[in-house]
Amino acid sequence: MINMEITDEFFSFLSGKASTAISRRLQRNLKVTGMPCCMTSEQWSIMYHLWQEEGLTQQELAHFTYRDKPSITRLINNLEKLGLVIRVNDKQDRRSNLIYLTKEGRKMKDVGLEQAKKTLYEALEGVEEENLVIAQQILGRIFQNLK
Amino acid sequence: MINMEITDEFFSFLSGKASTAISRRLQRNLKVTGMPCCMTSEQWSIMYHLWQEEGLTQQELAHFTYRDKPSITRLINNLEKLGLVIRVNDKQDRRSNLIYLTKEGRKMKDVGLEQAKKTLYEALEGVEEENLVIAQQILGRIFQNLK
DNA sequence: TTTCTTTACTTGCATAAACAACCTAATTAA
DNA sequence: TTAATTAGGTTGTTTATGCAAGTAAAGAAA
Repeated sequence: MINMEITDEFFSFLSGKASTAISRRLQRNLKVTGMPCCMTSEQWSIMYHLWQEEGLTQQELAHFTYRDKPSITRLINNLEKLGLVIRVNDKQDRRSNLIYLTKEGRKMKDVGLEQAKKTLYEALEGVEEENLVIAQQILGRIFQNLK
Repeated sequence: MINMEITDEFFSFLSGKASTAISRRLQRNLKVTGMPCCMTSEQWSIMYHLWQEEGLTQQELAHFTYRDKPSITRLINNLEKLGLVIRVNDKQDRRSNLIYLTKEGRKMKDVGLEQAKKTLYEALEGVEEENLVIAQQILGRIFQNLK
């Protein structure tokens, strides 16, 4: 255990300034592409996982994105309203919804990933790769410690 | 600029999993102390700065916490409702509100900081201090790049 | 089969966030 | 001194979050 006082740096951690800044920038970058429907960064995070693999349950999406089930319910509601995803009731287990992309949702994969990559570059300008690896490990460790 | 693909690690960054986990844990830790009024982690972040220095303007609090002005307005509204802070109209510049702690708000400083420290220890268990410094620098750099 | 428990999801309620539009006080310029 | 601009806060609207409570299907036990 590290013997340290509460610092402003910890405070930045806590308030998630960095991730807030990344989310805002991503949302801005997505917006300027003039996509037909504007996603929030939270919606993007759902879409990201569906771009990797369709037919995930809401439970699985909750796990991947570390959100609770009600949040997923409402995010999916909004993504359905935007016409980007659809719920398909699982024949095997009728409690579950399998979430699939619509044609529209699939079309957004390229621009979605491109803008995320752009955001990533903007965020990490001047950061050395070896240090980035360390930072990622620490964030992962913190997450493991607290989840 | 680093030549890297979008990774799940970046994804964790983006979705702020680590800072979300910290916020939830802090809120939980604050709750179990059985304090008379339960603060959210967002409210805590305002209180933190007021514990350092009272009489800050909403503008200054917005800057410190990296939130927009409407967010501060409503956070202060809720903290006023809880009886933890008061708005005092600035005689010098009547546009500004100076935010002061109430007696109740000051009383919560010790337990507030203690629980934050506890949260910090829980989060950083097993993290080496030199690596933590690197992580903080990187988060700071990201913030500077994007703010 | 009936009952109990667990699992997947939804709904209700309070708080919080982003963005835009607005008001008023202060400052600057004409 | 009056008009235009800027700065500090507030309000409205939509979206997102956390927690608690609810529904309904699935699985286990009696």
